[in-house]
Amino acid sequence: MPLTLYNTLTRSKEAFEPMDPDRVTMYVCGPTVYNHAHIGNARPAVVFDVLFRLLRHHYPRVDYARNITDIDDKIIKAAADQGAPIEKVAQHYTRIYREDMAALNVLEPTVEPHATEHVADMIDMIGKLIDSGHAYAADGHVLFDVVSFADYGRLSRRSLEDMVAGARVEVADYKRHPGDFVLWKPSSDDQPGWDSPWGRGRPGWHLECSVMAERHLGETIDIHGGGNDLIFPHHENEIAQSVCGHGGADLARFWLHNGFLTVDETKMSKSLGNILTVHQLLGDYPGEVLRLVLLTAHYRQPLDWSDEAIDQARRTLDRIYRCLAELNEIGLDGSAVEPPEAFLAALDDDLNTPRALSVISDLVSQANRVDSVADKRALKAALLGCGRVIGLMQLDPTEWFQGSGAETAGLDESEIEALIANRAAAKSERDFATADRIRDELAARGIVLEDRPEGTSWRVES
RNA sequence: GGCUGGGUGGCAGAGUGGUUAUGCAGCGGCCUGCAAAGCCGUGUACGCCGGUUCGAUUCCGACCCCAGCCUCCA
Repeated sequence: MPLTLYNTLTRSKEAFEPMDPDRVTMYVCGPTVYNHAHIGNARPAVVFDVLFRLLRHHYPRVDYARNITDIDDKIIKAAADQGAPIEKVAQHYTRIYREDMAALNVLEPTVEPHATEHVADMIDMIGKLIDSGHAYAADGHVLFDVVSFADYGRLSRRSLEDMVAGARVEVADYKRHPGDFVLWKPSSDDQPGWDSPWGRGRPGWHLECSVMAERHLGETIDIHGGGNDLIFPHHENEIAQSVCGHGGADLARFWLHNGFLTVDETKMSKSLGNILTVHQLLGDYPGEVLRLVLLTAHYRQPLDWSDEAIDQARRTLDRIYRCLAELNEIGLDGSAVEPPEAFLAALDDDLNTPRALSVISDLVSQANRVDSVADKRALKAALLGCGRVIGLMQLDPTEWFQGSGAETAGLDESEIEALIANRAAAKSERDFATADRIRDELAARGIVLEDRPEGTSWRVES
């Protein structure tokens, strides 16, 4: 079953084959570290993490780069507002971003290049672009000359005329064409800057991705991903820089873009005050719940974030972990942890996570139904295989059900176990009034009991 | 205005030219001291109007509505 991916470049699904069968290359635009990442920022990270895991399942080596933008006007402003050095602000939010992603079971990329470590390469590329007639210096800036690149607008499917007609911003007078974008901009003394042939300054945002992709993955990469709001201008400009800087070689063969996330049907924005940061959500919900919400819809579809969606994801994981808890009694005994064909086929079909999740659901149903140890063992191995590729079921079931919140209920484990033992004794004497009273008391403190043939288990009410 | 995507049962969300998505919720039953969990059964949904077709939710066209981009916002 070949892997098929929807390519924004051709607006169609195409069979994916890496240029080098032994090494797949992928680049995804990472965060600008000037504040906490919000849940919308997490969508591409999670989606492309699933792709990363899937590619690693299929190919011997996957080189995945996700950058950290640690020089940007937004960081400069945030640092000024906080009265802190720029490096401190960038380091602080980089650390939180990594923690947040780890909590969402997002694997670390193979490389995580920082923009500030590649300024020399950027200056190099600007020089090449000027020499080849694709860029010009003007008024302390260096600008990319969009007219010089015939394919400009191919990815976003818009013409230069459209862009001019749609321009809503006053055009700087040093630009030859209103669509020309900044490769290098001058820095004042109080702004961070690097010496360059065009004076002390700093790079434009689009340039860093072109340079870091080339540096770490090569001139032409297999897959370039990001949010679909980056198609224009960011990715369009990356293509212009890289193709012209490489003498015509493509930047990426496959362009993948995830759909937008809304919160209660509206866009997150500071003015509406509805920004949900990953950091804050992780305080209220397990990371796997957040991850699952992001994967319940196909990655190219719009996704609405809501309390109901979170609730549903939590119930789904409860069901899966309950099943795994049952299966925990059974060892794998060398059974290979491998996802079933149907699961891989779903993900191979342009990362159809909803379909893949329905396969997991089927496995759970089967596991709840079968009797034989051999069948249960096979289903457990299959489930764990799915979990490894989709990045869920990474916790021990006991940890899932009892891990957090037992403390907030004001009880520790031994107290709960003692009450359960008391209840069992009452039950054996057919004193159901006492047994039910104990169960109700625990329920009032958020502990739910489940009687099973082999004994009573408990979990923190979700 | 230009460029992209979307509108599926109570909810979320796949998919398909004629045959079950899946989960949650609901209803009935089994199990249970009673629950919980689990199991079994149960729902003829595809924005509107035309067209193509033996047959369209699925293809084509128009329309309505929603979201995103055109502002260095994933």
